[in-house]
Amino acid sequence: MKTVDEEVRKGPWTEQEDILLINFVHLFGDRRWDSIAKVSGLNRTGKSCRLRWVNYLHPGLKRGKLTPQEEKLVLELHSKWGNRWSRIARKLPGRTDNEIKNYWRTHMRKKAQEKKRAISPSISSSNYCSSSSNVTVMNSFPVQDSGEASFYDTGGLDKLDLGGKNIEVVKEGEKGYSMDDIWKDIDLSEKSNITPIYGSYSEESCNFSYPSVASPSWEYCSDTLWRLDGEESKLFLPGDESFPSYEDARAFLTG
DNA sequence: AAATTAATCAACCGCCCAGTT
DNA sequence: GAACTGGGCGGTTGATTAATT
Repeated sequence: MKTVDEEVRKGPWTEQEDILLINFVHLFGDRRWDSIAKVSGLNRTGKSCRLRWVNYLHPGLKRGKLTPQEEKLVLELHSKWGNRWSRIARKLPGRTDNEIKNYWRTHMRKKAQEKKRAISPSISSSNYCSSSSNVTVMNSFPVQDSGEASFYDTGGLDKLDLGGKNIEVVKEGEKGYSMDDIWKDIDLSEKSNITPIYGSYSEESCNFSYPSVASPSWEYCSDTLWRLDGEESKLFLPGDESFPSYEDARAFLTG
């Protein structure tokens, strides 16, 4: 009887795991993550697989810094929706909620810090603003959800620069700002600076459709052939005698 | 060149919701 | 209709890299 720790891997994904996941997602689609995790032999949770796919492996993802237009759009949409990152991400094709969240956190914290320096040091963050001026989350904002599409679009898997290292948990000192602090600091200033950019932005531009099974990332990895060590798991590829047939795997997934 | 600090980003956790049984 | 399950989301952490001292 294995323990949970032995069964489920955590931490950075290895290149082998990535390729394995890509293969099985292309086989079965990006649903049923728990089943994919099981049938693939990855000792990962379904959640972990989904996250890896959505945030890193999906062929439609862009890489690199946000463009000024994207930054503007993030500001605009955040002012409308607050921390609805996934929602905001749907309006930025190729960007993930995680990416936008990270961007916001990094840049807004920087802004907040600069602002604090600019303001008299006698004003502390604790009395800078009251709890009533909290995050501008407005779920009731009227938005045409019907037009929202996934960021998924066609494209290539540009690279797989992967770490694949074990992690050691090391406790560290305090980071500084909490998210609340950041929101409080930026709330007033940002609202006044936002300029609508919908003049140059159209819903159509985000009308992407999820690509079907075949995609560049499949071609990217389909010519690789390797196995993980020992009994743990192995890469299944079409043509390999141990590659599970579509019917077999489908039967597994659908029960 | 080494040490320290800041910035970036991948990944996990816990909660919630929708679909299924 | 209640219980269960899987998937999605937002918040947070921690490792790595870059910049600065």
